[in-house]
Amino acid sequence: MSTPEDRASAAATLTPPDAVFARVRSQTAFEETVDQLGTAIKLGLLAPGSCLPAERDLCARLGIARSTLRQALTALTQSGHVFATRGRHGGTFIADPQPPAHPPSAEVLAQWREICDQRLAVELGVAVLAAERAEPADLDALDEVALALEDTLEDFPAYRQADIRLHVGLAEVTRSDRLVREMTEVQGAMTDLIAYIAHPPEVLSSSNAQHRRLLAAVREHDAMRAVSVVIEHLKGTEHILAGLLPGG
Amino acid sequence: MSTPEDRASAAATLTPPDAVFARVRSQTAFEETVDQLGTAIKLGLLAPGSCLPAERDLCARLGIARSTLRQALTALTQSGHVFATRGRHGGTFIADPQPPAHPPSAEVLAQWREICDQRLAVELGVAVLAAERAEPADLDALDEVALALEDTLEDFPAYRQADIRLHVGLAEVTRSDRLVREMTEVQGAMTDLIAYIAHPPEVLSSSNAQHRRLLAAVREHDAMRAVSVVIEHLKGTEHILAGLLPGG
DNA sequence: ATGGAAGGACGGACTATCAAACCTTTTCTC
DNA sequence: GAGAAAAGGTTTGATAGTCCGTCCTTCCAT
Repeated sequence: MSTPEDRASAAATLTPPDAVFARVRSQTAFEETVDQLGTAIKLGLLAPGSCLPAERDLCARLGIARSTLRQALTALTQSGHVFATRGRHGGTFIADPQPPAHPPSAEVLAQWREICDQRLAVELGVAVLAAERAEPADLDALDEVALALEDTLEDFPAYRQADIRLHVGLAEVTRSDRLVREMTEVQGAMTDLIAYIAHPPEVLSSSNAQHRRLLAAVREHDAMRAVSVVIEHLKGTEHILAGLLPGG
Repeated sequence: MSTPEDRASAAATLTPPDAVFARVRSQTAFEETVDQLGTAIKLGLLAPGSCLPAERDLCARLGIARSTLRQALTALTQSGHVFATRGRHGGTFIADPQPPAHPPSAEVLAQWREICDQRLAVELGVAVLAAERAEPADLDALDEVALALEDTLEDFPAYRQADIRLHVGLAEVTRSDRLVREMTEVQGAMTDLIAYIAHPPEVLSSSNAQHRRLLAAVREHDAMRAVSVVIEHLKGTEHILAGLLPGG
């Protein structure tokens, strides 16, 4: 049996986690802007054909100088995600159709497990808080999305887009901007990972059945049931990735 | 009953979340370094009296220039968190005792609910993944920490420090650097929030009973029980904050 | 035709950061 | 005791990202 002194020293001498000295990541404002807008576009949160706010407004909302914003927009224009028209009633528009996605980079692939881990955390938090806070009205719209998903089982890009709306929409009912932001980031990373994986309609169908069960559990404020559905839902994806990617 | 066309348009016309156009936060490398090291020190992850790596090594690990690192160390020196000695076997040491904490800033207080939300997500993810991946050896050390906590019920700063080690330690058993990092960040924010709140020994004792139940559930790979303990554990803190802070 | 609203382009100033060299202090070793 | 070694402390110049302001160009509505 250990003494109190032993216990105190055992608690004090643990070595500092590597995270303490991990690389300080300093993305430039330009890069962050490209990421933020690019992710929103790739996720379909900004609908193809729709129009961004005017540059002079947008740079104010993003808290950056107009020239910096323009750098980002130039990059997104060159990659084909947006295009700009001049003159009155001009603007910067989301390209329709969107350019084909690039295959996932080696860095992203190497991190696939950490991405899934983070996704699990976000989705669990969202599920519990949504179950606590959701108003019926919030969920009606999401039920519609889940219904719409049933019509897209044969068309993975369309399915994925509605799928994202559902997950991000559930994050929004928590009324927590941070969770919404984290959800969009993590969904962006997931999209890169799963874009090149075959998704037969049966898989999508059962996945969407889980969506319905999740929404039902949230509607009934049953946090624990929501948690178990989320775990089941994500484990499905993870098993597929584990079979295809290194380190699985 | 809605038609497939209705559903498709309903899914497509949801407005973009505010997060899409949210401020691009561009912290400087200097600020991020102060935050990262400062948080680790305040959390006790870097023990008072211990010594940081040499500047020339540390700046390489952090991925920044030495002059930038020195700016951060100068700031931490001025705030009294570290001090430096010159000459061979000199170095930068964690101050002992640490300077008194500042009262939480208005911004942090305004965000207390979002911080709690994010903490819930991280802790849930950690609990589930730890339950999945923990080896008995990982948990023995954490059990020791939980034991040590029993001796600190009368001394909140000491309790809090060991409490942090426990939560961060559990994050480490997931082997997910991202979750460890998020856990330290969120614990740093929580520390600011709760530093000025009275914590009677009975509260700490029951809180630590939850720690033991959590560790037991993790040891038995019982994710759902771990989840319910985590929810219970965090709701306790949240109710206290809700009673004391605006917007509760 | 004119004015307004949008994107497009330019130039100067500022600041954070980097890189490299060099100085000063202390202690260990021979 | 001399010198090497290891640490923090200092200086300097170059570079790049960012901001701000100004002006130009296009195109539509009135």
